[in-house]
Amino acid sequence: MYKTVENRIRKALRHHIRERYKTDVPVVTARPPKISMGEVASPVCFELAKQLKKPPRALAQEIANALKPIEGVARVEVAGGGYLNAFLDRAAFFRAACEEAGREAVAPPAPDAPKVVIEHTSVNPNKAAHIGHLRNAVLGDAFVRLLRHTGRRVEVHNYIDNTGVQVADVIVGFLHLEKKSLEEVRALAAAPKFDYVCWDLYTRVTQYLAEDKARLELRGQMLKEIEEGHGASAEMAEIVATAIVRCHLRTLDRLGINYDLLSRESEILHLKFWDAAFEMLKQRGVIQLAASGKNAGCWVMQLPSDRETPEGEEEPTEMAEAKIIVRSNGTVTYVGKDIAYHLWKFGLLGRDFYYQRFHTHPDGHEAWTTASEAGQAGAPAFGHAQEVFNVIDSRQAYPQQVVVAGLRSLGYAQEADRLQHFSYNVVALTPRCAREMGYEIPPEDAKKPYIEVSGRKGQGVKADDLIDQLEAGARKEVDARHAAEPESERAAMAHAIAIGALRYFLLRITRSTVIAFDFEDALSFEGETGPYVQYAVVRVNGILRKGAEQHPEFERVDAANLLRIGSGEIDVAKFLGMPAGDDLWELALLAGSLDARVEAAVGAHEPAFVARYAFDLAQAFNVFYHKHHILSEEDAEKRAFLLRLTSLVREQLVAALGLLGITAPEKM
RNA sequence: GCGCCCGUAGCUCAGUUGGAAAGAGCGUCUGCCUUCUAAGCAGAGGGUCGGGGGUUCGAAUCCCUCCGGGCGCGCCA
Repeated sequence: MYKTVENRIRKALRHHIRERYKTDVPVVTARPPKISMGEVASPVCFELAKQLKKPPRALAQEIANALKPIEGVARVEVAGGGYLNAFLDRAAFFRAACEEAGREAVAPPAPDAPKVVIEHTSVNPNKAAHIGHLRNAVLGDAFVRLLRHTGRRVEVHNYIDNTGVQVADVIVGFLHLEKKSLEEVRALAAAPKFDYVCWDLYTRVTQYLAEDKARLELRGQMLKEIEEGHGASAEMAEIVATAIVRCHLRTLDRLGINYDLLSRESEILHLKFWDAAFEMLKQRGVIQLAASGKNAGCWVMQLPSDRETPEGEEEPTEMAEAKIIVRSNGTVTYVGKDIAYHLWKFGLLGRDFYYQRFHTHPDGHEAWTTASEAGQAGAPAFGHAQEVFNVIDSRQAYPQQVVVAGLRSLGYAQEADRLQHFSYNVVALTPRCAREMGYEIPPEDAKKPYIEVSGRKGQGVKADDLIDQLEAGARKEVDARHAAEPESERAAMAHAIAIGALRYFLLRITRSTVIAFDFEDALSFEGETGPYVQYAVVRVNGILRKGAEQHPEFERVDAANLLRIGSGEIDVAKFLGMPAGDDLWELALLAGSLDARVEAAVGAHEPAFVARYAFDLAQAFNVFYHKHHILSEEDAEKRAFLLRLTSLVREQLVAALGLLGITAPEKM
């Protein structure tokens, strides 16, 4: 609701200034520092003063006097050196906010609406998922929810690099270190915790290959066999990678993260996506065969130089950076494959995968996978994106840029603009945490704020271990409070709390910040955490549950209901009026501001904004909760009003948490 | 060397396109459970927003410079 009023005020000011002063200035608005100064402020007169060479305060006064009434705004005042402060019609805002919260969020998108494809998770299928992968998945999933909330049609892809070096290494391990047969590996892969087995094996293989450079031949040979896709090694790789993907999905299902399509690199290879892309790149002159120099024999893509050429100077004689796309031995690099893949995502490649059903998520949603042949009927029309987001850590910014540049050079400028790297920073460990995990830290690293871990060395916090710990911790708290509840109820509560804590822990940090992981913070259920927000919802639930036994009006109290008590309407203005109603009004205002925060979050691609909002609202509610006792309120009309406000807060908290993929239990 | 990111309270982090006196959580100290769940609330203490210049009516935010950290720049992915 806040967004609506704010926009009205901006628009009114822009129009007024254009009419009255014949000029266009950007009208910015912000919240004044105190509620007694209004709800929407604009410093626009400072900017206007500069242009018109008049004192800002006088201009502000002039505008405040002449401005036509704005819907939802009670009055506009001048403050400070020339601020325009708008005071909202509190009762109208509250009514509108209640109505808005009660409505269905957004109409579902038409089946042929422009589609956004988001790729996230994309864990190498050769070992267990760790905390860094969870940051990726949770960020991607929250962004998916945000976009769907705004009415966009979204398709979620999880890229599976099942033919890469990392898988090859594990197969080398099974064959040369473990001396396992295909059947033995098949049996292992069917057992639980296979991803943990591979985690350890991968570490040993890394060590093994490092000990003797000659052994790298094994990896190269293995990679070739896997890419070609036939023979016993390739079959083993297929078994291992697929089993690990199932492990990953089981882990991510614990978090409630769904996918529409698992796109596998093996199909990109076997269905010759690269050949098609190669032709396009050659024909349109995007890549050239280097005849001489250090890249002789390679197909390279010339990148536009980042550096600006100083004025008046010639282009530097040295060529701008060239990126190798096809190696001199004829094999294609990862970036080359990625260009082909992204042509497919946008429906520009002229080829398609076959598809098979692969996994049913706990909520019944079907995830499909790509196949080289024998597609199953009923597959949705995947791909053909209008816009693409790749959730990939910030270290891969450069190759992402190359893909974008490739699309642009091919003449797909629009698609290049709409291919966005949803970048985020890594999850590292605090030195203390690294020590707890038993990793050796070089003395020079000991005083660093965080330490990056190496998956190759088997370092890192495994996702399932962390979730297990969170569930155990939550379970302890639940048992202490709800001994009477049945086992299944307590397990469900503990699970919701654990996931709430984990998702919130990863989402409250903005994308560009390195997360310094620490068990103490990650396992906390107090303070700025998911459970804190969930707890606020639970408190409202408690009020409504208990209240229903005493007061009839508690029965149907969702915010969609009209603000009625008995036969009359609640006099909302009476309770929200300033200054006596200021504290209630601040809570109502915040509760009605979800739309503005969501808009900012979507615009900035920053789910952390919503996380922050959820906490702010929960905190404001807790203050209110301690100040106002609802059930014992004697004035029936006030009681009804407080109830409605409480209900609005719950709806908004639940909505905000929902966007983060967090559910609040009924009790906790 | 070139490029990107970061430096805000003891610690972990917010601070949306420059806007009114710098915020939160954790930790420390002090209070608050016969009333809707104390996973909570109230209060205290804690900051030259890395340093220095500049632009501006106004800078944590923009520009320059220096210091200190991280990452990327491969015929790896």
